[in-house]
Amino acid sequence: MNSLHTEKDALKKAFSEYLKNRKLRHTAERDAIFKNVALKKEPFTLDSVHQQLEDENFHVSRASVYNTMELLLDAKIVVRRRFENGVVQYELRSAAEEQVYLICTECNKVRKFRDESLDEFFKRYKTPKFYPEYFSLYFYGICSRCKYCVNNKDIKSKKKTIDKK
Amino acid sequence: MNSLHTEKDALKKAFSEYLKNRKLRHTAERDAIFKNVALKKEPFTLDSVHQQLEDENFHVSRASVYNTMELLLDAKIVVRRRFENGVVQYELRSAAEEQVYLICTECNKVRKFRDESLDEFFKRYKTPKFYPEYFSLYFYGICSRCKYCVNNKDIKSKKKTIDKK
DNA sequence: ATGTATGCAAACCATTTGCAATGAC
DNA sequence: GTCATTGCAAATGGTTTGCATACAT
Repeated sequence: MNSLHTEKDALKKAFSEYLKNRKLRHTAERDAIFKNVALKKEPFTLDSVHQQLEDENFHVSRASVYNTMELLLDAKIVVRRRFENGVVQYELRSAAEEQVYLICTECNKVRKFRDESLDEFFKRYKTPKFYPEYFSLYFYGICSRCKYCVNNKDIKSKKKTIDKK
Repeated sequence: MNSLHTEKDALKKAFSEYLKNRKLRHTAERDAIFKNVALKKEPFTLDSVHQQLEDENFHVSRASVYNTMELLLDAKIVVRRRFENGVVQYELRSAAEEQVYLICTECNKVRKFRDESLDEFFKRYKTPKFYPEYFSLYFYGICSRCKYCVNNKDIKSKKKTIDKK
């Protein structure tokens, strides 16, 4: 009945099978990381997963989070994105598919939304010698906030420190 | 007459004005880096710029290449891309606009092409509270090479070392 | 003359790795 | 019991920074 519930179950099954097929072990750490990740509706960082687990008093090393995330990527459960400004985000692949990203080249903020109406268009789109599974559309430009803040440009000239995270 | 020539001139002018407006100096290093970059028709790495200048017996420090590239980014002459697999590429903005990227999630290879027919479509596309300057379309999937090489999957299980560069 | 840009080397920081200890099978 | 996985700490590598020197203005 509950679609979110069945979706998570499907993911869990996919991950279990992935581990089984590769003869990889089903450990408490991998389980905890998977559970944390499977609940995300928005993009997340590796650190946020680690932090949240620590907050729940479940200790995992950063290295294990990296390792497990690599498995989740390979199992096609999550997707990794590296933005122009250096930010690295992960996202459930189911949530990442067919998304539109608006990236402001002034302030580096990223906004995203899903646009179902693009599905049809890209289902028909020809990609020679390539079998697409999903797509992302990135628009680079100026957000309305920056548009109306002309001074921004001057503030930004020595901008490196601001940019990261 | 020669469109490539005028295009490069336009870039040079844009860069000069950028420097002048910000009261930044016009140095031999910045000039050499700009000249190298302005000729690129394909995406390039920071290292390739540095290496090519060294090969021409023009010595610049890596730090200066980083600095200048930051200026070129800010001047909107070049664009930076970070792919999911960690590869960082730069590209002339004029060459980067409205491009389609095909990214293989198995082997991490990136192919790109330009599709003029998308111009029309995206000129009309509504981006709420955002003023787009250019877009990129990323398709994630399997390239034909990987499609027909089933063993790939097994080879890749311990894949980290292969992935980077 | 003045103060910005450069080069170098050291610092940084996210990510990876090596290895001994742990625990899944 | 065996061998993969973990945690820790050390290593790595791309990028940034600090500072003395060089040079554009």
